[in-house]
Order: sequence, then C-alpha cells, then structure tokens
Amino acid sequence: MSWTEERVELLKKMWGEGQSASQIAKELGGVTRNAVIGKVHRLGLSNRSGGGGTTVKPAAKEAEPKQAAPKPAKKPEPKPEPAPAAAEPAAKPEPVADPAPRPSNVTPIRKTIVPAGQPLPPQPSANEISPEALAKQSEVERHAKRLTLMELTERTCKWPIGDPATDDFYFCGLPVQQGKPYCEAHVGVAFQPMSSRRDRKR
DNA sequence: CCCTGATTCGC
DNA sequence: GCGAATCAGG
Repeated sequence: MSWTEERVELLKKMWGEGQSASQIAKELGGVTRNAVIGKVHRLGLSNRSGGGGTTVKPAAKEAEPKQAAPKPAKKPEPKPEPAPAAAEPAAKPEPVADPAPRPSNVTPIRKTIVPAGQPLPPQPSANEISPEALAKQSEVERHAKRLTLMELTERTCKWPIGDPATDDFYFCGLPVQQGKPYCEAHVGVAFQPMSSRRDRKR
C-alpha cells in the first residue's frame, strides 16, 4: 500500500481526532501502526509543540473515564496550550507554522446511555446453565479486572457485570479467548451448546 | 500483559 | 520516502 492522497488525508483526520496510530493503521488497512507513526512524523504533525519547546512530553494522553462536566458541550473547542513562552530567543529555526488543532480530549463515545430498565438482556440470567460454568463464572467475576466501557479492547472480556443502572457496573475485562469476545469462563456461559434450553412453555 | 508514541536505520 | 525493529514509557 502506498500513501495516496486519500490515505494521507484519512491519516491526518484521524490523527487530528486523537485516534491512536494502531487504530488508524487498522482503519487504513495494509499498514502497521509503525508505518502510520512513521508517516505522521514525516508529515511533521507528530506534535504541535509551538510554545513548549523543551516539552517533549506527549501530554495529552488517553481520555480517562472522567465524570462530571454535565456541560451541554456545544462545540468541541480545541483547548489551546497556554504557551508560557518565557523568553525564547529566535534561536529556534522552526519553519513549522502549523497551528495544528489539538483536541486535547476527544471522546468518541457519545454518551453512556443506560437503559436503566428492569429488562437486562444479556445478564447471567441464564437459568439452565451448567452449574460448573456458573460456578466458574462467579468465581472469575470475583477477581475481574472491572473495566469500564472505554477500557475494553479486542482482547478484554466484554461480559457485563452488575447493574448498568448503578455505579456498580463494569465489565469482566479478563483476557479473552482467541476470537471470542469473552474470557474462557464467560464464553462457557455465553455459548451454551444447546442443551438445557428446553422449550419455554409459552 | 496490554497498550502508547518516538527513533533509528537499512532499504 | 518508507516502515520494521527497537526504544521508552503507561
């Protein structure tokens, strides 16, 4: 794959949105995150260090599960950096006049809409599941990683635990089983072969 | 362990 | 210019 205009544009766009190199690479396809990072640097948009100078620190990292801020959020105003340029002589030939926008905090997640309803679909509600599987499940849940929605990755068990309507809700987060969305224990209860699934009398 | 970006350097 | 390998962190 080559860096066509389109691909570069998408790269710029996503990078600007705060997407990670690996995500961008995945989106583009045919390239690794290394390639993306390499390109990003070559394009000179790795960091928009305009005033910091010595600040080689990435600073804005992942968006942390922060609460509050019940702000209606009208416009994603990129938070500018308070460049406290003390006394920077022109000893820095920086031909980069790129006011790269830096949305310090990008929250791709709209909102954690919680059904807050009584009907909780995919819960351990299985009634006729192998006692063994259930045992293993509750056992594993005891030491689950307790990840939040944003912390889930393709390798973390996405089994929901707790009541979404309360703050006692989280995801298992244990290492998933190859290919599956859940850890071994939860795969066990999620993929019931097809046994105790008797006809419900309806 | 998983992940992140940064740098190097042979191609 | 490109990106795998490597480095340096979280």
